[in-house]
Amino acid sequence: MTVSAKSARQRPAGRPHRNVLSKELITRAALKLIAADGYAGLTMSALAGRLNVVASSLYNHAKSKQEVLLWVEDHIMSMVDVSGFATAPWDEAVRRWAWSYRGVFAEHTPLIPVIAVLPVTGAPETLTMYEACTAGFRKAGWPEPLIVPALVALESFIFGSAIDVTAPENIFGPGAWAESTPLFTSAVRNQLRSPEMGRADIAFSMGLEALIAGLKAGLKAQNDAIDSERT
Amino acid sequence: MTVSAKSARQRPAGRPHRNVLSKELITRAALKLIAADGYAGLTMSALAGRLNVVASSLYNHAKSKQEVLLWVEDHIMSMVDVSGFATAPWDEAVRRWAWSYRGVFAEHTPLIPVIAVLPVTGAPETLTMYEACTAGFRKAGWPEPLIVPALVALESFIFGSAIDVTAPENIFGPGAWAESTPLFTSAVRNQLRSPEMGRADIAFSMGLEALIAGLKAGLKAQNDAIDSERT
DNA sequence: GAGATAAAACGAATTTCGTTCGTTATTATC
DNA sequence: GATAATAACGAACGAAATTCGTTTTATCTC
Repeated sequence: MTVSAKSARQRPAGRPHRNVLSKELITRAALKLIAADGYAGLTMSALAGRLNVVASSLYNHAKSKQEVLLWVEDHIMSMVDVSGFATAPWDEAVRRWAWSYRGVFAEHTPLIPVIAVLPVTGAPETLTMYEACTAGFRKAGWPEPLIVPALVALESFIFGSAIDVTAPENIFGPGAWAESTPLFTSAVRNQLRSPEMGRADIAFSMGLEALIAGLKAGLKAQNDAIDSERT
Repeated sequence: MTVSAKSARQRPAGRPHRNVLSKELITRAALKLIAADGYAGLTMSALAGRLNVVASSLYNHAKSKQEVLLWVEDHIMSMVDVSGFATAPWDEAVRRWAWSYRGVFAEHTPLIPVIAVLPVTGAPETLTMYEACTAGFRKAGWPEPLIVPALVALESFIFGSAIDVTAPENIFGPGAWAESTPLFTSAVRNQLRSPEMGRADIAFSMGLEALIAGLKAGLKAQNDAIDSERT
């Protein structure tokens, strides 16, 4: 709740000699604002303030706040580590990608509902990420029709897990209800813990390893079926 | 965008002889409103209007709109089918539960960020669901420490998939970028399709089967290790 | 049963936010 | 050089959540 504002005041009305705003500047400012005050702090006025501009000026560049969020989202995507898909075996590549992806979006959960609904058209970084993933899946022998569904399944798990990261560590505090749900209460009390991993990390690790193993097994089964058909 | 409003007008100020509002009535009205106008239509005034009441009256019962959303969420949870955990084998029970869970929340995606952040204390239906799940996992021989992480992993996948359901069928329309992302573009064009399942259903099915198989395999591996230690 | 307290309704007001509109000055185009 | 488009400003709007003071009634206490 900092109110300061640089207040390098008063630009006269009328088009300025050099453009003060641009998609890149707005995106950068939005990211800084989010880093400082979280998504609650990302208002059009606050964003404008950070750019020494009035809120309505933003609408000469973005159609809506949603569009600004899309720009942010696309930038964020470029921070996801896809390097493994070029070099590492499939398992390892997926593992690296998934942990990185979850980590990035755990800090940006409010974007998740935005992404999932909006078409990727006009999100070049997002497409670049998908391209790298696709290359890795092909290299590992995945048949083309299965790549997109597998990616979507992994992504769904990653998004859901990113949301889960933001939950409080003791989200299951059954409180006064312990006696009516004895099995669950006990399971919560005795759940697996680890010194170096949080509750959410353990669940993510378990699910990710299961997904990787399960997808690989499904792929192998499908390939075996094709092989036996061929003979 | 119906504006009608019954307009059974004007209650005088002062406490009414019989209470007009209650947690149950508010929750029911909210659900009807959501069914009719979606979450965009769920405003405190609209909700109040449906109950022939003024918006501020709601605050005598709910601390905030968030609390109303929690009530709705908890009610929704009671619609998830957990019957399999009492009768069916583990795989089948998880399958039924997961499809039902995803189906229910696909209609209520705005609740997902709410749930994940709020503690389950005071959400009895939610706890009841977890209790049934826990019972099913125990019956299938799951060691207690693994139950909660496994449930969270499945739930994360389900939430992410529920969000994915709301995405447009052609969410990957790479548009003008086809030439810069040839592999992905081709994978999208040739992705697995099915007459009876949508894009999102295919991905969900693939991920869910992989998760079920992977979790089961991991469980078996762990049990085998314990068995061999014992000899 | 009378009096005090709390609850539950109303309605007006406040705050915050996204967005629109009209104005102005400058740049880009024909 | 005239005209159109652009990009800034500032005022204003509209929607929404929430707060506050008031009024009436129910409930609790002695």
